[in-house]
Amino acid sequence: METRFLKTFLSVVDSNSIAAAARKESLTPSAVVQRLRALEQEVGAALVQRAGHSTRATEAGLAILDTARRLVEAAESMQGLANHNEEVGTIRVGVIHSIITGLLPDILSAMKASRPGIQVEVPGQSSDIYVRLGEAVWMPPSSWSRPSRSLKPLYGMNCAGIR
Amino acid sequence: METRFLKTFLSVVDSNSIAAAARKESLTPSAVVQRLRALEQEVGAALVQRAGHSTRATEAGLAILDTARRLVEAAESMQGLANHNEEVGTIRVGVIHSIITGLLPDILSAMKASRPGIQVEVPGQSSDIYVRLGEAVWMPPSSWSRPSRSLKPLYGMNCAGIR
DNA sequence: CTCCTTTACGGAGCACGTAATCATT
DNA sequence: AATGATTACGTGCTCCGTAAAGGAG
Repeated sequence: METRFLKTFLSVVDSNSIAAAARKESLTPSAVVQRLRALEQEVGAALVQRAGHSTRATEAGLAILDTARRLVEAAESMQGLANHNEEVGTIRVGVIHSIITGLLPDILSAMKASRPGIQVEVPGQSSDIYVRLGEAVWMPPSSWSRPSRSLKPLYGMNCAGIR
Repeated sequence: METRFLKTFLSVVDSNSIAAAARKESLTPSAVVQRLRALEQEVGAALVQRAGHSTRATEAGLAILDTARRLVEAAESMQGLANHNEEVGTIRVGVIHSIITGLLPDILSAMKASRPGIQVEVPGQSSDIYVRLGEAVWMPPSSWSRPSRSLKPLYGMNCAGIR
């Protein structure tokens, strides 16, 4: 069982949307659907119920939800455990807009490089901060509707740094 | 992070041997080494220390051991949770030799088919029961030294049933 | 009409077995 | 000598993006 698949499953359940989960995980909706399919085949039950434009977890999906969350959290903490870093976990950062395309990429990039145990995430469903930082730092797939103003990866930070 | 890789890592640590883990997981030693390599790259630290013919867990390997065990257990219980089966977990069966190549494959096969939540495992490091059941039920890779007496999969039970 | 979901399809990369080599007991 | 660990290498399969189609709002 691939813990990354479980993480996208959690994203789908939390946002009730495959497209939103795809944006959050830097994947195409197609990939999200395929990950869900793989998971559903592995556990032998449907996990999300397709209801038109939205989705919601099935009974089976709800049943594994807690276990899946613990599992993903454990998997992400393992990198820190292996390097006996005290610095493991998540910090939540709020900044004003001008910082987003200015200093923030530099800071995140340096932090990611010096502290491998830290997970860098850009939360929020299509919130402004996400869009701006994503545009400054990473080139989205061409299938995305957002008209990316031909911005390339900057500040030495690539897609792998943003999760 | 692939939970199956974690499981083979646990096998390696428990048996202090890559070859033994390979037999237990129905893999070649090569595959086990590659799984270990993938894990070590993912967590960014060496997990097992090669000491001649034997192996032992490094400090990093010991650090993640508990988490890895919980993770594997959680992953395996998820199939049962999704199908809200009460029958989840492990039963340990001991039998006399004559049963191993006689009734046991039939019984395990039927149980595996009717109760998807049950994990069928053949424990023990090269113990007699393992060898006999493995020979009766499943064709080992040709690289294995054991002179398989040209036995084919029997009783409708294939490699996937034995883990 | 726009956005979401799903499927088909192709390519890149991964996983694993085979075979060979070296090291260990 | 026999067995364990490791590596190179080829193949089959997995994963994911692209493209296209259908459906909901």
